[in-house]
Amino acid sequence: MPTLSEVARHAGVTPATVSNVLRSRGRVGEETRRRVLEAVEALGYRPHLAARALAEGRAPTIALMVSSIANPFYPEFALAVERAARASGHFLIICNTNEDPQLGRAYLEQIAGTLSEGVLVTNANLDFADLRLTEARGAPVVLCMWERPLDPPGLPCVAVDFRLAGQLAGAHLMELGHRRIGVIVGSKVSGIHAARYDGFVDAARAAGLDVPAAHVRQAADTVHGGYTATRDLLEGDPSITAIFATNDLPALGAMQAAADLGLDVPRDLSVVGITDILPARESRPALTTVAVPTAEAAELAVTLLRELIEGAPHEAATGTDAAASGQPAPRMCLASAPKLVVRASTAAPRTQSFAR
Amino acid sequence: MPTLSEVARHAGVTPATVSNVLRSRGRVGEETRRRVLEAVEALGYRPHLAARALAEGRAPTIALMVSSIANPFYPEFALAVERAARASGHFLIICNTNEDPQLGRAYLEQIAGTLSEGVLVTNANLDFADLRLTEARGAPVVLCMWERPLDPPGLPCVAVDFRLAGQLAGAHLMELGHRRIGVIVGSKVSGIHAARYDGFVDAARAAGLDVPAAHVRQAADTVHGGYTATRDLLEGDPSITAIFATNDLPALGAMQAAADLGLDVPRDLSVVGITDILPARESRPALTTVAVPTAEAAELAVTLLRELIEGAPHEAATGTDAAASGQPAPRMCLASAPKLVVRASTAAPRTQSFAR
DNA sequence: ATGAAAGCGCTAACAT
DNA sequence: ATGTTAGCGCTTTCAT
Repeated sequence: MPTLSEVARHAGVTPATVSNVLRSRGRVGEETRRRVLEAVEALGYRPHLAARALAEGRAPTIALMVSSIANPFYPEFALAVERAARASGHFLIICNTNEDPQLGRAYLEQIAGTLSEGVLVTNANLDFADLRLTEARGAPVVLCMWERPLDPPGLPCVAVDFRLAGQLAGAHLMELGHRRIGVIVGSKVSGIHAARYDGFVDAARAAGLDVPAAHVRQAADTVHGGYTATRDLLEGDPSITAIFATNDLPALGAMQAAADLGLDVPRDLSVVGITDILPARESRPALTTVAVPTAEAAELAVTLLRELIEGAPHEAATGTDAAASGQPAPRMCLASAPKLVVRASTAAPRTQSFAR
Repeated sequence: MPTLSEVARHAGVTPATVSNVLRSRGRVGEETRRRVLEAVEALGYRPHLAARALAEGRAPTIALMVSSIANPFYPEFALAVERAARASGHFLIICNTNEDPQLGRAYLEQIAGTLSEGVLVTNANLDFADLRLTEARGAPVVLCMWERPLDPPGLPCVAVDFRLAGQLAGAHLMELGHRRIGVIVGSKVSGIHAARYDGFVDAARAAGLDVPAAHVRQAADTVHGGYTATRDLLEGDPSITAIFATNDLPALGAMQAAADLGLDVPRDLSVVGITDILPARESRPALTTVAVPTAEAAELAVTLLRELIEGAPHEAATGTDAAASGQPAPRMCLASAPKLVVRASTAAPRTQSFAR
């Protein structure tokens, strides 16, 4: 690979001039610029990104930490992030932590600030302390999908009102007339889907219902998780007429369980999820769900990250604990509200329940 | 972020020694090593990857070019690649070309050789000339899923016998007794799925059938593509009893179309795909498909790429066209054979066809 | 066993 | 408008 100086020699100028031409900085004569460009073309020169990064003190990539790239949500999200990142002149490094905080830490330690200028975090199972440390080392961190807008995480984030999402899903089911609703909390990690669950409980309360523990299951955030949880739920109480899952994947699993049990969706069992991932549209029957502004959140996250990068290119402020001192609270953007998308997986319960 | 020299100063040694300690090269005294490690710990030092890359003349990442990260095949594949890459000490940069050769070229030009040490290419819609150029510039390229083992691409590759895959799918359908089979070639890009199609034709011939053009549709490699192709096919000839799609996604779409048409799968319509992506297992009925050794191919590809990187760290050989000159043919590894996975989407046709 | 010095390819002041 | 000089943070001979 030819280097800058080779191009310079070839064009009979100095490296600095070539650099200026290439980045349209400084003043360069028309004739010189032409000669330089010619030399670049002739030699097939491409700038060495690592060298440039080193000289500029900035990195050409941003990192996206995801917990499981196999979950179809992440590719959709990553796609949006990648677009936004590219638009801002960055490449995207995808760090798949595989739900392993150790691996997550390893990634952060290695790339943050040296290969990547900033870090985007989805609901990866990461230690907040690690993230703060990364921040303190000078690589901005943005949480991409903060679930509790009312409860700031102490890190910059884009928040989505998932409590509202849970509420909308619940209210939809109640309005349809469901009274015995199985709930699948699609997250092994305690707390992550708490807001969604709380929202559902809000809706139940508003309808004068409560949510007995017997109707709630914790499950892995996978089709299979939803599948087993549903069978379990239905075994415990066959009179359940609807399933609310805090994520689409388990909701899809619920539909499968219904199919295997010989239950018709939505006649025998209604199913509603949250997110509106692609497979939700593509299932048969198509899944009713609460759509979350994925692409918007991705763009906001990249924008926020860029601002932080531009704003703080210097060393991290003081050595003192940022959270403890009187610094301004980290920024938070709120993405637009989730929206109910009614498709074919929900309907009024077949026989009205006798309850109450 | 602390630098090497700061650590050195802190430990009362020179940068070179710290470097040696950190990479366990050269000889270092026990006592010194301890002091250095202490300093590293105390300062929270992390090596600057871009600087190291520059000094070493190598890059810490490899790039994976994919045409559409939204296609569920790629995440599965990327996951396997990422594991293998990490094991070899590389990070993974995912380059989503979005089926756009322009964008693909832009990625190649920018990162290959400067940010990424090598490039892995899936069936991204890329110009081979661009890939050869990348290679010539010193960044090895490996094709991850070459479809025609008999027909070397002129680039290093790991090949999968997709013709066999098509054959297995076809034979399965014929054995079940199907005679009127709709074929969906799931690729807008002419040629990419040719081997799969040829394999199917092999099977048809062997069963004494031919494949009328009226029974073949070209479609986008998506659920929706398969959906419309199936409706189209069935409209053209309602007596079709089975669909073979060259990829799982369109096959899944075929099942949806059947559902929307009130057709029972597999009683009224059998469906078979190729690949065995996750959603194939998760659909209802579960999709019969020909499983392709995805993870194995990913690992082979990374291994091959590493070998090329180690083997050719120097400038690319001559300026002459590598393909034209008498150089050894690029390496090709063959991944193990595809296997038929019979699930619930195929069965004997309901009424035996009268044909022939 | 450790240090000194040069250099990877580029950018960024500052001169001229 | 172009050239000169440092230096980014690290590795790598080669001395000592």
